[in-house]
Amino acid sequence: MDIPALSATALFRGIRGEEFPELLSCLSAHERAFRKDAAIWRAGDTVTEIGLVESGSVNSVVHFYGGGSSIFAHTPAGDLFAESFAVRPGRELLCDVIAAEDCRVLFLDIEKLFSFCAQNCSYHRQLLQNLLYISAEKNTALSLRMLHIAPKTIRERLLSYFSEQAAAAGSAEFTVPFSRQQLADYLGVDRSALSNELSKMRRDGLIAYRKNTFTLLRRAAP
Amino acid sequence: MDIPALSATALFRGIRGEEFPELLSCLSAHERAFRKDAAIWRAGDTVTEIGLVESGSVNSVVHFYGGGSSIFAHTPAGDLFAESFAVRPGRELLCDVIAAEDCRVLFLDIEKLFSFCAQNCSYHRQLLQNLLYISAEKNTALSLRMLHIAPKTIRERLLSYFSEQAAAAGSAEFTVPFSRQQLADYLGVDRSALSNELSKMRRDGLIAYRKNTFTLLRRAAP
DNA sequence: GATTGTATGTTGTAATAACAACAAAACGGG
DNA sequence: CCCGTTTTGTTGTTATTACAACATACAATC
Repeated sequence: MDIPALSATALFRGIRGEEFPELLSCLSAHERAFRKDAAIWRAGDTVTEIGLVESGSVNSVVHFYGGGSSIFAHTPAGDLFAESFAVRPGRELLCDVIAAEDCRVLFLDIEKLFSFCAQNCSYHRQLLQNLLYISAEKNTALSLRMLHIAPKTIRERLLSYFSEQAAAAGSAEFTVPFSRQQLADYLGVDRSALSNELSKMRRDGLIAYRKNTFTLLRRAAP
Repeated sequence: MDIPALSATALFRGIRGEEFPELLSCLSAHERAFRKDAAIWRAGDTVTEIGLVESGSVNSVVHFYGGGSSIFAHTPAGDLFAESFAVRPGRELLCDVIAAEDCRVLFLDIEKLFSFCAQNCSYHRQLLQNLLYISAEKNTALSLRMLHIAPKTIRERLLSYFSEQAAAAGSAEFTVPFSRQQLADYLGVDRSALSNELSKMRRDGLIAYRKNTFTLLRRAAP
């Protein structure tokens, strides 16, 4: 296992290099490799371990009632998955977890974190704190997305998203980290309808854009 | 402060009664009463405290880009609000927090929880663990809602929600904790369109219902 | 620079939901 | 029990989106 790489992750922030061997064994850490499209877990599984993506990346794929499916979340290297479920014993996973590409995953038994620690209080607490931080971050990200999806028209959703991005960038000009398809998925709309609406908004003088760089032209909506 | 009532909350689960005085002072706990519709916090505020609703209840109200607003979350007595923001210093609140009725709120400085503890390791850790648990729960609730909102037709959203409720109840018959208006808000659709669609689904033999008790009649969709 | 593949933009049509306005039912005091 | 109030259901119209099919731009590879 690559200790320096692990040190750089949000989960292990503040953990000293020499603490890793004991810590990893304490959490029953074990590593496994997956080929692209291999199932790491299935919806309905109950898990007590969290997954840390060491290399490659992982998709959480949700299956709809009707039979369709879509990518609910993408977990890049360094990030965690399934932590919300592992934290609460017995809770079933909502999504399949699938290797988006060839990848290596480190599994950590989260229940060990909850059991009483003899002398290792220091890093146990640090890990709990990091996990809480990560969970809170995912929470606000989800809330933010809900926020942008709340309006009913594509235009309003885009304006909601754009105004947040502009605020985050501290400028009316900003670059979004999505392709058109990804942006459409994020906002829960059809891709071609999104492209269409972007054109209309440009024609109406609301925005300007070139590729993924957008500029909000008017702040106040009537 | 009502120690027995506090003991019953998810945040203080596992904390012994005699630990409260020290713990509360350690977290700079202070109580405040609010009249209905009073603002507890405003969107954009940066907070380092979490709020625990002791009596009454609290709404998180989000304002849209266009000027509209809606109730993003309702926090009943015993539950927390703003914990995702307090955990991450400097992060701005997304919502106004408004007293839904006359209420009493206990504020706790969460940063104190993160600073090093001399001898009180036991309940510090317990609180961290409880917070993590609560955060994970909110996370899955948000994910679940996203899931139900992902389909594009009202019928599919309802079926997604209903099948989850049926699974949770372990029966095709279940009672939903929402009024029609609340259900419409939860699923992000118009209330009258929702009522209409429910009627159609009944006519089509998909469901039966009386008031808030529904029965799923057919499992497999073609 | 030609060629293949992918991402994005455009257009028209059909399906669907929002909206508004109203009817009916359920509820809660007095 | 009656009355006012709130919730729920109904209907018709309008606006918006999804969808499909295609055109164009862009990127990568040879």
